[in-house]
Amino acid sequence: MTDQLSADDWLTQGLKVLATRGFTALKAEPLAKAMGVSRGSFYWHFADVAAFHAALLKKWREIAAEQIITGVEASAGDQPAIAVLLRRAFTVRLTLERAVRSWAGSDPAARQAVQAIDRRRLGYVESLLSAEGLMPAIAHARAQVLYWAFLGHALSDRPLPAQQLDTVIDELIRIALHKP
Amino acid sequence: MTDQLSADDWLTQGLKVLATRGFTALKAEPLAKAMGVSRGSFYWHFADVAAFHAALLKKWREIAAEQIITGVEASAGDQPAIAVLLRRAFTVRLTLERAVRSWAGSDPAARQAVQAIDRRRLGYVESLLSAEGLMPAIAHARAQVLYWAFLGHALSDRPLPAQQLDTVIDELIRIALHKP
DNA sequence: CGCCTTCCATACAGTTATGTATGGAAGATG
DNA sequence: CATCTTCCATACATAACTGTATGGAAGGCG
Repeated sequence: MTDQLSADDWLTQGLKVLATRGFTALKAEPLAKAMGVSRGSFYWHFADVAAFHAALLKKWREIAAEQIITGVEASAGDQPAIAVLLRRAFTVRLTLERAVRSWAGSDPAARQAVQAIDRRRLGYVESLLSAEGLMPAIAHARAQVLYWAFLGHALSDRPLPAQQLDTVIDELIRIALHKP
Repeated sequence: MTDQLSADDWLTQGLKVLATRGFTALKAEPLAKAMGVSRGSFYWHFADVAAFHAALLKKWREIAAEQIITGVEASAGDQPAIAVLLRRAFTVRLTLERAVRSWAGSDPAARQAVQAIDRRRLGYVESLLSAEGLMPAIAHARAQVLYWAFLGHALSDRPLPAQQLDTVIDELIRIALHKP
């Protein structure tokens, strides 16, 4: 009974493989070998690899969307929410983020999922900036800059030394809250 | 004679395919079909697919490195060089940039090429900021922010409306040249 | 002209993946 | 206990791609 696999077990393994070996490793046979079962299990839980990919992207969307608010709304202390969000976003591990965006370069479904997440996150950042009293046009442009910077950081292969990263984050917060 | 193909012809086609269909399309058979020849030609010019990939990345590195200075040093007018660079970088087509960075997600050689280009560009941006009289630490952090923003823009699937893009670029230039 | 180098086509063997069909084990259900 | 559903293994047919080996066309050069 406990050695039986569920569809979600396959998806969990899928996310792990996606983060470590990239989307090119999301194939039925290697996954089955890694799970210690045959492809018969895979094709029982999923119609084909495309269906597996779709389910995987759906699961990622839920995770990525949830991560937006987690820990930001909660820790609303003396600091502005945007500062909390920036510190969080730039210090978290982003290997899965990288993998999905790389996937989006050759797969339309992945691209669509990424676009949906982008819209959601960008809107949230903009709302935080507006809450700081910035004019709508400024908030819009600055949210775009901040989110682009986040994406650049997420996709940058070269991890920055912790001390330099702190300096950059401080600069980002200054940029976010700057008022003329 | 003129219908004979050179190794560089294969690489040019390779870059085109890379930009349009992604790195997953960089295989001998489909490329040969697109070129109207057989794989015999491919395997005469290149030892194997890995060698072709390496040559392709080398060619991209030359292009990407060259694009850094082109048109910036030349058009040194009344505007600061960093402003010229930013306007240029954010209005140019970046489909090839996207494809290579997606490739870097699953290929070590591509990752290495990307890292080399990143170091080169980042150093150049930092030098331009230093030339504007910014303190070294500030120039360093701000160059990182600007380059991350560029990467985010380059990898963003959703192209921004021209007017909004202009606003964002102006905001970026303000950020770049801001002095406390 | 005869030869030789360059470039490509064709054929073959091997690998890795997909999807389907069939059957079997093992617990749930009546 | 018999059966039924769930889950997986195995076998088969197919497809796409790799790399190599061999031979052939076409122009340069002696």
